[in-house]
This record gives sequence, structure tokens and C-alpha cells, in this order.
Amino acid sequence: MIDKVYDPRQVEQKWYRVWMEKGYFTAESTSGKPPFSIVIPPPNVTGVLHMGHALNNTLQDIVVRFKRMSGFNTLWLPGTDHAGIATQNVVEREIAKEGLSAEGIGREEFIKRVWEWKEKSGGVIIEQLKRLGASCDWTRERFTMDEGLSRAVREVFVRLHEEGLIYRGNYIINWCPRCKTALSDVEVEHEETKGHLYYIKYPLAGSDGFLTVATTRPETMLGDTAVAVNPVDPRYASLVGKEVILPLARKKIPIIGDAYVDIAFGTGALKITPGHDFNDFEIGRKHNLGVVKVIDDGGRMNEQALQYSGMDRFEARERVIGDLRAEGLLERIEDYPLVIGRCYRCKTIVEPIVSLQWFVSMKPLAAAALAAVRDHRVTIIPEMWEKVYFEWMENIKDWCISRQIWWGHRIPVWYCDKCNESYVSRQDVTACPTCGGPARQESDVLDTWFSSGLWPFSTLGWPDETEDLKTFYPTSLLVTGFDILFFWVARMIMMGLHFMGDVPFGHVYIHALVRDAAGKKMSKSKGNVIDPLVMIDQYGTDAFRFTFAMLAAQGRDILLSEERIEGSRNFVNKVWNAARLTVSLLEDKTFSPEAAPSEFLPDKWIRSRLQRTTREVSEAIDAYRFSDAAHSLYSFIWHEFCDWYLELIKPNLYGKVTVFDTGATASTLYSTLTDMLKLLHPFMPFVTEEIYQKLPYRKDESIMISAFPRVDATQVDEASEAQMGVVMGIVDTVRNIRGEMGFPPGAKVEVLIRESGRRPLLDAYGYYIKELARASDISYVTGEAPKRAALGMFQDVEIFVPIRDIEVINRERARVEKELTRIASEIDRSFNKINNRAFREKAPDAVLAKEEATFEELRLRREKLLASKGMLEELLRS
RNA sequence: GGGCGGUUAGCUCAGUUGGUUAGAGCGCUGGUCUCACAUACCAGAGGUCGCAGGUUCGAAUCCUGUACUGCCCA
Repeated sequence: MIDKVYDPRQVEQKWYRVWMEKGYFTAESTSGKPPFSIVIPPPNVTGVLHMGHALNNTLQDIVVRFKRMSGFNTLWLPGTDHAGIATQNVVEREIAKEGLSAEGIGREEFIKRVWEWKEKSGGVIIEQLKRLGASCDWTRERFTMDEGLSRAVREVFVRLHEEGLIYRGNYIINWCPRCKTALSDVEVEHEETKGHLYYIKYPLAGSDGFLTVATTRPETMLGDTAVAVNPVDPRYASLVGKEVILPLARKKIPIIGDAYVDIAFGTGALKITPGHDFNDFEIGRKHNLGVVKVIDDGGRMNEQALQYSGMDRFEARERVIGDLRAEGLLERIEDYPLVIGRCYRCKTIVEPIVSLQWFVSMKPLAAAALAAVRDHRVTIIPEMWEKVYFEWMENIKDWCISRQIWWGHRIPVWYCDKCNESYVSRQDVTACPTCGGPARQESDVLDTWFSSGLWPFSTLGWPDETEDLKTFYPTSLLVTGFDILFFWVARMIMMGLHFMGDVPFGHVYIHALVRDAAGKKMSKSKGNVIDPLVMIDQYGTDAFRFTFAMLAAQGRDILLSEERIEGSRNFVNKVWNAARLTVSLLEDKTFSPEAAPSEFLPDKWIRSRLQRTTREVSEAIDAYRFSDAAHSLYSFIWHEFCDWYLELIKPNLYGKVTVFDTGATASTLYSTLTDMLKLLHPFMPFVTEEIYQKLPYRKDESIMISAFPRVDATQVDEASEAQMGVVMGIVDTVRNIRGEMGFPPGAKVEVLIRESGRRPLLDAYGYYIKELARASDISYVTGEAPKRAALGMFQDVEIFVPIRDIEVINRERARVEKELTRIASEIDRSFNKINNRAFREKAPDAVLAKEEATFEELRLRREKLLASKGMLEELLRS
């Protein structure tokens, strides 16, 4: 006996283990089947599964299982990312518990600790992906710091350097004073905050006047190397070439003219601090101004900041303001909204600093990457994201790739301190090739995204020409969130095109962000985080996955709530019980597992509906419309298969009716359930397998390697669907009357049907209508409508349910009146339409004919209702 | 400031090329422990599709403007 309620806990781990043991997840290096491949967006090795991962991997698994069942040699390649800064931060915190610091134990020991930590805790997220049911090819799991992938990184660095696309230089970059490393532009999150605009008087050299500048960052003023004004600004034009005395520092700096200065902003005079501002840096270069750095790598003022040396930059701001005020040089302070940048790893406010770093020239790489998306060798879905991609690519800046941390791919450059030579090399350099002196490797490591950018081919064995690379590159699809479109997607496209000569993937599906039920971003600080593992424990993986599928509408954020998951849990249970009933109905039945031709209308109908569902689901998954696919399955299974089909076949299979061939119905039931489970399997891998294994006549040893249903056009049957529509319509009408008249569900009612052209259908299926409508009897009337009856209509069928109580008659009259009012406005609308000359002349014939039919039906309906109303009123009067 | 979205039932969302009497799930109301499922069944209420113009025989759907809101980039 199968349990009444589905219990996922007993099922999930069991089947996952079986699938692994059978090797179902493993792709073939060479195969006669067409390839389909996805590389996973590698989660951080430090990570634990959050909702973003859960959504991302659920969607990938849906596609992957669908493709695998559809006959593709399917590879889903998993792995993890070493996540330089994030991992370094985690391990630093770990060793801090032992009272140790990275600097204290030294680089080598620290790296050793990271590896140890990775071995111990790095596999957590992999295990969590397994709980999610992810059918990844674990035999091909990769890590960005693996030997092979590291070799790819060196190869790429060396080649780009040889091509002149990697260079080293002193430029202004974003610096995180907490992580103590450079960041790339995209690693800075911008945020608007309340700030101030400080108006500071800079005394003019050799005169009594002042030049007032407006700045949001007074603490950097000791690094000023000029004041700039717009040369066409009549207020200041004459000052260009003169000097001001920089307050507090008491040194002279020039007044320069530059069209960059916005005359309308502040006072129209701008302090220029090339050492700590991106725009100022550019102006400084243009005018050959020096660079004075006043903030150190820890965010404190340095010795150039004179009396402020050693202070934190924000404390220094207050002091500078205080001192200026004391000297009477602070004119005023205004509130001013200001945009600050924060480190995407630790949220510390970043500091623009000039420093010696390594860069990749992006323009040459970007051109090809732009073209690839323009001509749709890479298609980004939804299309909206292509625009965002273009926007960024067209304004791309060089990429700062060096990081001043220890965990990562160390830059393959060696220096000789003796002869000052440097070498970029694929192999480690131990001795200087020129003078034989000791060689010292560059201490910086590469941006993590440098190695992630190679992921689609480095994981397949590049730079070696492996079978995997030949079979699976370019990959078919990438599924990811928009937050890493620039970090990762764009860079993979650039790197793939440059080193493989081909795009890394054909499609990129960008999914939305998972938010809470109120639409807020989930964050630890808000305390609104829902843990996917908790949801899986509570509701089961299948319910959890299905919820994502239901909610994953393109271009919409996903508002996740427990109620939604609960709803999916109910659906999983519905499927479970439908299967339970099916299995019990099929017991002791002899039938062929292949659907036999059946004359029974519900059989023909459900097979037809199944074909439509099959088509919808396949097309929707292929177009990444996960929500449509899930909704299609939901309504087919719940509202067609369960609500109607199962109810309609019960009398046959219970042996209450023997008119129709039981074997044929059993066969349709069996094949429909089986196909339904297969359609559902990519969404709900576990429950479908569990049920599949309990079915008689099971053809494949596992549902996950069975063939995904194909549309059988010969089973699509418009006529049967229309006929079922009438049966369902009549049942609905009776039920509606029952409900409105307040008949209790247990009470049987009498049903009278007025003669119509439907007689053969009603003769054949009257019994079933009677069962579903809970009618004691169905009889037919000719001629006059029965008195004392509620009237319902479906198309041309008039349905009467006798009523006796005065109270019920009253209720029916009210119902009829309400219906009449509703119909009146519709009749008006329809009447006006068909009598509009312009409409008659210009609308297509089909539309006109349809409208006329509608009108006729409405008119007839009103006539009947009016008659019914008159009759009821007469009854009430007597 | 520039760019891209969103605005349809109490909530979350579907509505393909303009032709509907605008749909679903959840929630709500009423009734049922009917032999697969109360994680269920049956019925019902609820919307002038942000606003204002325009195109059209016909607009939730196309165009213009506008309000509010979200995201990305400066």
C-alpha cells in the first residue's frame, strides 16, 4: 500500500544515490548523439547554498534533464571558484580565532591554511547542490585553482602579454582599505548617500582675494595640485595661470583652465586632486600636474597629509573642516547627495588611489564580443539584457587585474633585482636568465574573474585539445543572474572569442533575483533570508524546485514566500495521489501498456489534451519560459487529469459501467500518467522517479533516462475536445445551480434537459454527467419548459433542476435577475457592434460572423431567462 | 544626469502578430471528512487593465505625453 501523503525524505537521497551509481549524469566524450552542454556558474568554494544558487541550479537542471531525456549527449559541468578576496577573508577570520594573522604566518603558510580549509569545508555547497537534485557530471568537477585550470590562466596571461594586451602602469584604481587590494571598476558598488558640499576659500597668491572651491571631500585637499576653472567662465578667466595658496598646507598651486569644469556646479572652481579622484587624475595627466597621495593603503592619512597624518580619512575630514572654520576659510556647508563606492566583498568605502597595477586593454577584445552578440552568435534572453550588455561594452574601460592578496593565481612574472629585468613566463623562473641572479615572482595575484572568464574552455581541458573540448565547445547555454553579466558573462565572451576563436555559448539565459514576499532583497542584515536547505527539509526538493519554475517568469523578480512553496507541496501531493489512484485502478486489469484506440470520449479527450500539454511544455522549456511550462503542467494535471479524467473513468474501472472497453481505458490511463510523469520529471525529479518505479509495465529502469514525450499529432482530436466541452459544461451548469440554490453536496438532484441536437452525446454520457453532477436522474423534456425549476444554459443546451421551496424559488429568481442584468450590457455592446456600418465593412468576415453568433446566443439566452423569470414570479405570487 | 524595465482582482503574476464576455495561483466567502488526496472537493464574490490624449470599425495590447516605482551606468 502506498502512503497517503508523499514523504520526500524517504525518497530523495535514495534515488540520487542510484542515479549517481548508474552513471546517468555522466556525459560521453564522443557520441553519436548531438551534444548539449552547460557549464555551471561556479559557486564560491567558501559558499553555502542560498536562494540565488537554488534558483540558478534548478533552472539549469530543468533544461539539462529535459535535453538528456530528449536524446542529447548532455553535459552539465560543475565546479567551484576559488573566490580570491572572499576566501582570503574567510580564512583570515578563521585563523584570527587562533590569534593568528595572515601577515604573521606568512604567505606560504597562509596558502597552506587556505588549501586545508578548502579540503575541509569546500565541498559543502557541492553536497547541497546534490540535495537540490542537480544532475551534474561529477566525474568532470573542476576548481579554478586546479592544476589544469591554472595552466590555462598562465597561458592566457602570457599570450595577452605577448600581444601587448596586458600592461603594467601607475594609474588611479579603486582601492579597498579593508581588503588592502585594488579592485576593478565592476567590483565597486555605487550607492547614493547624504553628504555635504563644502565651500572652501583658497586665498589668491599675491592678492587679498579668494577663490572659493566646492568639494565633497575636503580631507583630500592636502593632495590638491591645482584648482581648475572653465576658461570661458567670465568670473575666473583672468585667473588662469595665476596661483592660490592651498590652505592648511600653505603651499602655492596653480589655477588652470579646463573645459571639463562645469560652470554651474558649486562655485565653478574645482580643486584638483589627481591622487584620489578619477576625473582629477585625467585632468592632472592632461596638464602635467604632479600626483600627491595623502591616503595610505589602510585608509589613513599619510605623512603627505602633514598634521593629519595617521588619522582615519573620515576623522581627518572633520578635523580639516574644523581647522578651516577656525581660520575663517570655510565659507559654508550645503547638504548634497553624494555617490559613494563600496567594496563588493566587504562593503568598505573604497578609496580611489594611484598605484602600480596590471591591466588588460579591453577595447580590442570588446569589439569582437560586441559583434558576437549583435549578430546573435550569442543570444541573450530576455533580450533586454542585450541592451545592457551593449551599453557596458561600448563604454568599457581597461581592466585592472592585479590584486594585492595571496589566495589566487599568482601573476606569472618574475623580476631580477640584480639587473632589473622582468620575465613573463609559462614556467616558473628560478634564476634570472640574463644574469643568473635570484628571480622573484610578482607578489600580486590575478582577479578571480580572470580565471572565471576562461571557465567554458579551461574546464574542458584547454589549452590541450581534448575530446571534451571538441565535443562540448562552444557550450549550448549559460544560465546566470544579471548581477554578474559584466563580471563574468561579458569576459567569457571576450576570452572565448579570443582564445577559442568561437563564442563560449550560444544562449545566455538571465534569470531574476530572488526576493522575499514583500519584494525586498534577501539579506542577512534584514533578517529576511530564507534558507533553501530548510525549505527542502520542510517541503521536499520537488516542491521547492517547482515553486521556482512557477515563479520564474522572464524579466520579473521572484518573490518567494513559504506559502508558495506550500502550494507546490500540495501539488506534489496531488500528483502522488493521482498516481496512487491510478495504480489501484490498474490493479487486476489486463491491458497493453501502449495506448490502445478507445471509443470512450474521456480517453480521446485526455490524450488530445496531453498532446497539447506536451507541446506547450517542450516549447516553453526550449524558450526558457519556465513559468509557462510549469503552469501548463499544473493545470493539465490538476484540472484536467485529476478533476475530470480520473473522475470520469472511475465508473468504468470500478466495473459500474461496462459499455466501454476497460482495457482501452486502462491503457490510456497508464500511458497518460506515464507521459505526464516524464513531462514533470525535469521539474520534480524525485517524486516522478518514485512513482515511476511503482508502475506496472515499466519500460525503462529509470524515468530520468526514459524518452521525453513527443507530440503525436494523430492524437490531437478537436471534435472530442469540443464534445467533452459540452459534457463538462453541463456538469458545471448543474453544479452551479446546486451551489447557488444551496443544495448540500450529499443531496441528489433531478436534472431535466431540453431536447437539442446533442441527444446522441447525452445518451452515451448521461451516466457520467449524472455521476459528476450528483444527479439522481437525467430525463429529457420536449416542448414547454418545466415549471418550478431553476434554469441553466450551456451553449444550446437548456438544463433544468426542479425546485420546490419558496425560499429556493426566491433565490433562483434573484439569480436569474442578476444574470439578466449582466447579459443586458453584453447585448448592448454586441448589438452596437454588429450594427456599426464601419465594423461590418472593415472587420474580417470571421470576426463579424463570430460576433453575430455571440449576439444570437445572448439574445436567445435572454429570452429563456425572461421566460423563466416570469414563471418564477407567477409561482411566487400564487 | 544617461539608459533599461514595471504599473492588469486584496496579494503575486499570465495575457504571443490589436478581434474576449480580461485569466491563473494564493487569499477571501459559503457548503462538504463524497471509498486518491481536508496538503482535498464543490460553488461564489472580486478588475472602467496607473493617468491623459491619439491611431483604428475595434486598444490591456500600437503611438505620444505624464505620474509613480525598480534596476543599471555616470
